[in-house]
Amino acid sequence: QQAWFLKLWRRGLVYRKEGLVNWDPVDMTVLANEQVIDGRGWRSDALVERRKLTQWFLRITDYADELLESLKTLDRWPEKVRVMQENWIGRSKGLRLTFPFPDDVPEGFGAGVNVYTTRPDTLYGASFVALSPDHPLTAILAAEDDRVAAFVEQCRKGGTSEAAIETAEKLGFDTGLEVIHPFDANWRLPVWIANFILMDYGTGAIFGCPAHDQRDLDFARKYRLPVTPVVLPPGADPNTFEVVDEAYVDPGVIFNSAFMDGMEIEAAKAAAIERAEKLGLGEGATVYRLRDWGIARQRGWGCPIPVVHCETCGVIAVPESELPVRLPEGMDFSRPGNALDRHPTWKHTTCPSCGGAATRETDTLDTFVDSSWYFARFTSPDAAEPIEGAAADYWLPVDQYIGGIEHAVLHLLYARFVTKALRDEGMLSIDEPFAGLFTQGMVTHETYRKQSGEWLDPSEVEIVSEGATRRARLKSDGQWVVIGDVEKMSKSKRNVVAPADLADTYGVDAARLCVLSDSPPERDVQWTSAGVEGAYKLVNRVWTEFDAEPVIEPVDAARELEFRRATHRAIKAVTDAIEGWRFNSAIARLHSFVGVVRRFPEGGPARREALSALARLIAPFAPHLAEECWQRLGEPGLVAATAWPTYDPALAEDDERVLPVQINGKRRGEIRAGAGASDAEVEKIVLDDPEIARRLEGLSIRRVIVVKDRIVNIVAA
RNA sequence: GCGGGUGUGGCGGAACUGGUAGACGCACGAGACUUAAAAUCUUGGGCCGCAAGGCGUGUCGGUUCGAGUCCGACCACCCGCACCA
Repeated sequence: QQAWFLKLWRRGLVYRKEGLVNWDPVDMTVLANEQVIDGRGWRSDALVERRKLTQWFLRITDYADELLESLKTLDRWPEKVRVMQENWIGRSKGLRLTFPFPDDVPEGFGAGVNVYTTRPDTLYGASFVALSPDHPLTAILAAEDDRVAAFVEQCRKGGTSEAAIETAEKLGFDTGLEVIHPFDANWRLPVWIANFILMDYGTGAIFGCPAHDQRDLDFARKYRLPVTPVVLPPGADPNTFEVVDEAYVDPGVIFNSAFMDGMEIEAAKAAAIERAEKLGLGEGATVYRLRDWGIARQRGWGCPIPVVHCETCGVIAVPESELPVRLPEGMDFSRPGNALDRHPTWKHTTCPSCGGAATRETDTLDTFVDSSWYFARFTSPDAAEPIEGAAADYWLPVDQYIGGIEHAVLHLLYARFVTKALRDEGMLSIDEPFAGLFTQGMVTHETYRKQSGEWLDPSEVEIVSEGATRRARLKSDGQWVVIGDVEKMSKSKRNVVAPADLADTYGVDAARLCVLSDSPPERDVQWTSAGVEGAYKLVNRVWTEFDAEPVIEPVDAARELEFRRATHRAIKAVTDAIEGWRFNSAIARLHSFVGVVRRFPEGGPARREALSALARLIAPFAPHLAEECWQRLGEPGLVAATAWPTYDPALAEDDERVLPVQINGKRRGEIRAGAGASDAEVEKIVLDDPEIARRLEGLSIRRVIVVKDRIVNIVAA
């Protein structure tokens, strides 16, 4: 990992930058944007702080376009995950534009305010320019003016925790500065600082067009700024159209806009971009929501970042011959913070460049770096180089990947990026790591805690039902406990039920069947062992059939054929269900098939065929049982090493069909017809049927619809 | 607010491209075996109704010979993103 990390560094995909980072005060480490959920650390749940630190980043934004575009090739990924990544990358197209300062603005402010907009067509509706509280210009102003500093302080206060409440209130501060409208040298606009402008997005500054943006409108109304509509809704009168409480954001024709008048929105955008570029004040730009990936962590157990810091040479890579940089023994994890940094000797070393005293980097790599390429390493785990090309080419991409939805924009995005970066480094020859993705559901359970707040294990709790109300108390002393929400099982909330308990009582095969049989694997399930009795019965019934001495009876050809048909239907149904990831349906079919086998106890080739198929069909769900059954049949070797059973399509289809007969869409009876019987044949059988005839008494038949092998509907009045 | 998803018996859930709604399992009722119980086996349950029959897949409407499935509007819940310019 260190070897390819250094290769990417030389490629310019790794860089260090001082900036605001997400600091988790409980885990005492930096977090990536993707690891901050609702303003809290994804592991610790602590409120994340913004800190200014020098950090290591991977330039994932270099690949933003490709990461977005090649999502389209992932046709075996869930739509949901593709949409989540698309939104996370968040590409938008627009214009980066300078609003120049007039000549009287003091030195140090630069040429003007750079803004980003996706609506250059509304430039003539501009009524102010606004800066983020974190904008460099804001910082200059704050240094000179206490009132600005106080305002910035006020904006920062609410912070992420109160985000929901704060969103409603727009706060602004008029700096007194003015800028010139890029398209009209005589038009001056005030420059405000506003709390709703994010430094992280675009340029950290906007122009406000209140008539066509709701936030800008809220802001303009509060601070009494002009509202000039420039997009006319279809059918509206340009002389009377007004925007009052609701910004107009739908299609229309541009007006009040000089050279753009009369244009549709898209044409006006293009015209505005062209004009801005001609004036040298702006350029068309694509902006992403995606930020570079902060990869350094202050955790002593991580993979060390293989560089040293030298006072004379700066940041120097550890030579490849000295890799890997290993962690030391004897780190002190008893205190929070970076145990690696605290280690008495590890970090002291010499500079590979000048030989002088130097210190090792004590930040380590985020574990998501490890999981971003392990699938490639696994193709050649003993190779001296990070990835052996031939092995990777043979195995990759991963045909079928399985994971939880929680990795939709974490692991799955990082792994895609690293794959592309390693490909460009010549270490891989694939564009995407995972050809197929299946997101399995979460297993959830109620949570329980004592009045004191301490989490309790479900096994410590006893549920008491009194009519409709459920209460819970401690088994040990009867103390009442609080029943909490149903949540994903987690160690921290202790709402975990160990499958081992189930396996101890019913055996691993029954436990497996129970887990798989209830609901489809992509769905979240609220854990209950209620179904385990059914699974246990299935295991016992199957074994009973294999263990029984065959009843030898004269062969009844018709019965034997019926049995064989049932066997082949079962093989088809179970196979189809497994291939469609419907394991619960597959197990349902196995239940039915065992019922069939029980009804045909007489020994003979048909029974042997059925038992042989049954052992193999149940093997993925109950492998131990299947091997016992296989041995009992006297078959050589293991089921696990035996081919999956195949079915004869002719036997899997019935030769006679039961067709429901509807009259005016309501089911009124059924008839039997040979498979593939023609419409005329079926119609004749239906009309000859006495029950149907009785139902049709007094009605005249308008139409008879026969759907081959399925249904008959008679339209009559 | 935007984006995505899900709504079917007492419960988990079936139903292929529109074609018998409720497979299979759990729980429940009845019966057999048993001195008895457990286990096992058989059997019955969508709802209303004595029956004939009627009503039923979140709600309302539409398309169709026929809708759980398709279309429109809405409701509820879940997930993701969220002042993204």
